[in-house]
Amino acid sequence: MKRKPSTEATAAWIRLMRVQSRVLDCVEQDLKKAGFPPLAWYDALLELSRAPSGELRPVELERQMLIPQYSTSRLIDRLVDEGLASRRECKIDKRGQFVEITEAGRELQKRMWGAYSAAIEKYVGSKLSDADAVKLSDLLDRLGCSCGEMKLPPVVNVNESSPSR
Amino acid sequence: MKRKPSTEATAAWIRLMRVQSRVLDCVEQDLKKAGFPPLAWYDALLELSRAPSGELRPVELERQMLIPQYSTSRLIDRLVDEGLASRRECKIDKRGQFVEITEAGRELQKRMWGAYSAAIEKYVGSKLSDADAVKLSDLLDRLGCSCGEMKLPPVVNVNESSPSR
DNA sequence: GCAAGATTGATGCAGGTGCATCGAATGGGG
DNA sequence: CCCCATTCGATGCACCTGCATCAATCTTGC
Repeated sequence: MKRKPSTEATAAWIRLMRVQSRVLDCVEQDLKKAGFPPLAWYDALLELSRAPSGELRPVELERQMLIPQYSTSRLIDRLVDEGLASRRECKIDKRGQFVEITEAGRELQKRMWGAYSAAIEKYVGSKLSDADAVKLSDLLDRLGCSCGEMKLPPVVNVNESSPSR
Repeated sequence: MKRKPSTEATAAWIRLMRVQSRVLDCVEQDLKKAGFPPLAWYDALLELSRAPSGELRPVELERQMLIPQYSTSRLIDRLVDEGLASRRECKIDKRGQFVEITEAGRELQKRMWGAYSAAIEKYVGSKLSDADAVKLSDLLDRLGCSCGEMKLPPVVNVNESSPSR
């Protein structure tokens, strides 16, 4: 074992790391300059707004966003502090709770999508033909599905929004 | 302005974010489980070991690694604390200094490459043919070069090592 | 019905990161 | 020669993250 990776694979690895971090940086900077909170907030608000009645168990949110439990817990704290969501107790399981998005939360999510989608277009869309974007997605999918465990969702509804991380 | 990105571009963006973070996580975990420090340390040690006499100005390291100045400063602190590098004053510019890799540093870099290259093979190399790896690199390059400013190095010597971020 | 174990969510602590700013030293223009 | 803008590197502060662990509750097997 311990076979060496080919130079091609290594080059792809380097690209993946560098390009992702640069593109993400650019997008986050654009959002920040427009006065918006970090992307993680957007993702959470989006998941909540998509949920049946605008509410989710923290544990669901955690699974959607692929972030650790404590991270979810504190993210919710911040959303609640800012009045973007509220906690509600769960009657059927007293350990748990529900997190519900507020009107302010829904509104922020929509406003962020304006800046966010513009950034995606600026840093990704405008650099790649649609056909190339598909090729890129396919190649990336081959890496992603199975490194951890489960596979990525097929490709979300992308009309008024889109998750990032 | 504010043209919307195509669904293809958006899907590629999502993949890029999710796959990168998952693959990086896997690699970092493997390194950690093998008892090694984070990848950033490897990158710094590699840059130092490649430098003409095993030493660089912090500002050079910063440019190579594309990380902020304060981050470089503190990374060097940690390397020095662990005896992997040492600071040396710069006679010709008394503001500056040189950072020199130690024997222990060179040795750690080599040992890390064993685990690191195995992880690259496991999470990237084994998932992609060389031809696909090249395609992926090309597509990523189109995103990366120009989002920030300068372009990536053509593709480093990959015999005994390779930078990551 | 109950004890053992699993699940949900919060939190103390150590450490890492971004931001702003600082002091020292350099270099360029008048 | 001197002043001022610039560069180099460090650091205080706030915040964020990962890790370990906790208390509360639920579930399972007996």
